[in-house]
Amino acid sequence: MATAGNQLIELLPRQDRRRLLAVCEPVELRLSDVLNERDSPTRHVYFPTQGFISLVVATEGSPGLEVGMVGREGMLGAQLTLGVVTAPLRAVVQGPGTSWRIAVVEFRRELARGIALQRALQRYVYVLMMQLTRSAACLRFHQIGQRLARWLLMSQDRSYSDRFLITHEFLAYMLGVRRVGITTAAVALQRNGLIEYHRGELTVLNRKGLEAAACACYRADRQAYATVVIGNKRRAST
Amino acid sequence: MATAGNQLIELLPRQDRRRLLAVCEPVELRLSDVLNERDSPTRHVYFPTQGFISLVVATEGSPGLEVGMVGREGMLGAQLTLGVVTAPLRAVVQGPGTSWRIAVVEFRRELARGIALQRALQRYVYVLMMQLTRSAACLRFHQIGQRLARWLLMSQDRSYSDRFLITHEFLAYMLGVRRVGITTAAVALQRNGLIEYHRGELTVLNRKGLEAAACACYRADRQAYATVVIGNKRRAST
DNA sequence: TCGGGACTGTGCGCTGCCGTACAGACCGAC
DNA sequence: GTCGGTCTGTACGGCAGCGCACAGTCCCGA
Repeated sequence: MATAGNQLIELLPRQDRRRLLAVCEPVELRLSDVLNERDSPTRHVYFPTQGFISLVVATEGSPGLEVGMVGREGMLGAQLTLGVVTAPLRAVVQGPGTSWRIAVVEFRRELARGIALQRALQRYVYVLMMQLTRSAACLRFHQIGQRLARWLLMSQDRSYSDRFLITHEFLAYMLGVRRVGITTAAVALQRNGLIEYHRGELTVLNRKGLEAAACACYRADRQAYATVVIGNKRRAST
Repeated sequence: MATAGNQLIELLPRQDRRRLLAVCEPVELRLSDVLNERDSPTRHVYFPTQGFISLVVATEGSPGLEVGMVGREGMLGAQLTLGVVTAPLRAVVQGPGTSWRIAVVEFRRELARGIALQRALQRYVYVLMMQLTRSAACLRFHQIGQRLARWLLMSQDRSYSDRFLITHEFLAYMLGVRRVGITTAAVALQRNGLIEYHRGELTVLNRKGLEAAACACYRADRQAYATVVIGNKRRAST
């Protein structure tokens, strides 16, 4: 299959794909880069190929809270599909890597031209919505340990690596809890041999185990993507 | 302005509006009707004119949780705009009233024909997404009393009535908390003279006061709708 | 008129998480 | 080496909300 490196792009028919790639430029995603500030107009859309991006709610008066993740399976800037230029969320690079990038003007032109692109992205938007609703329920009903496990799995899927550079402090920000809450949960995961970490470097040791420790939201998200975006009714394969 | 009774429809140019209304049939929304089960294909879309509909996450193993509300300002079935027929959420009539209804086949035809309809609905989908993210944060950081006040205000906006037929039990289900949690919060609101209730009948006495008691999410939601859907940059007027 | 069901109010012990504080461990810079 | 900053672990009191249980109240229907 195509070597675009981004799954959404790879889903396109050859013609459309080639046209889109023609306006793509490769960029490096560096850890902690802010690709989009909340409520400010989007300048570029991104189709990550290796790293991944966190979508964070930034309400004043409250700590942050991650409600979505964009990696190789998705895109940043999907709201353009809905005719909206302003981004509702803060987008921060969470896993360093590489990405395609397209200026908004060109992207809109492509969007207007290619019905296949529209279709694919609209379905992706729908999956994003499902993720958001799931996040809400997860946030309410599941506890830190499960959510942490889920987060690690999601990150691993998107970064193709067992190793992350991440501190407890930051994880706490993502999950909307205290740093200490993360420490406690992480200690438990480590004791069970699922992960290992040391001063900002975390390694996944036992994926199966982590999957068992995570809430069902993890599988549900994958399932949703597989059925809606890929169109695979059977099961959620990578 | 038009007498369609639904704000989204009224936003359409006369031509499109008339065409859409031609395929609409009026229906009665009865309390507790389930208009859509989760993961089952949509048969009709609804444009409420008076009642309102709750969008509820129904994960097995967890109690319910409302993540969105659809009233005169919106529509049920917006996912069709994204080319998806399956609904992700359970839709329950929460405020009895009236609504326009369109069969899916006809709606899709209209959607394909009218660019104005597409535009309007896509913007509405975007607002829904914002609501979802806000719900997530609200759920995490705000407490029951604030959330209850917000819920009441949102309902009032959509039902055009100070009076609801609603039990604590049901409110608990909507907000994802215990019935007792609602009772406690409701007692507090009542003591402050903001509301009054009695055996399944709740009356809003002091709207301003409720607004002060609610979290900022309430205003933020209205603001978002006003700017994105209506296109009013200034303020969130009804 | 009486009984039963629905609705609301209160109490109690528990738990998950919070806020805060502090200490140890590690690492890199000088 | 040593010093300062960063990261992690632990501790402690507090609180919001939970699960459960029960009582009182109101309404409606037999």
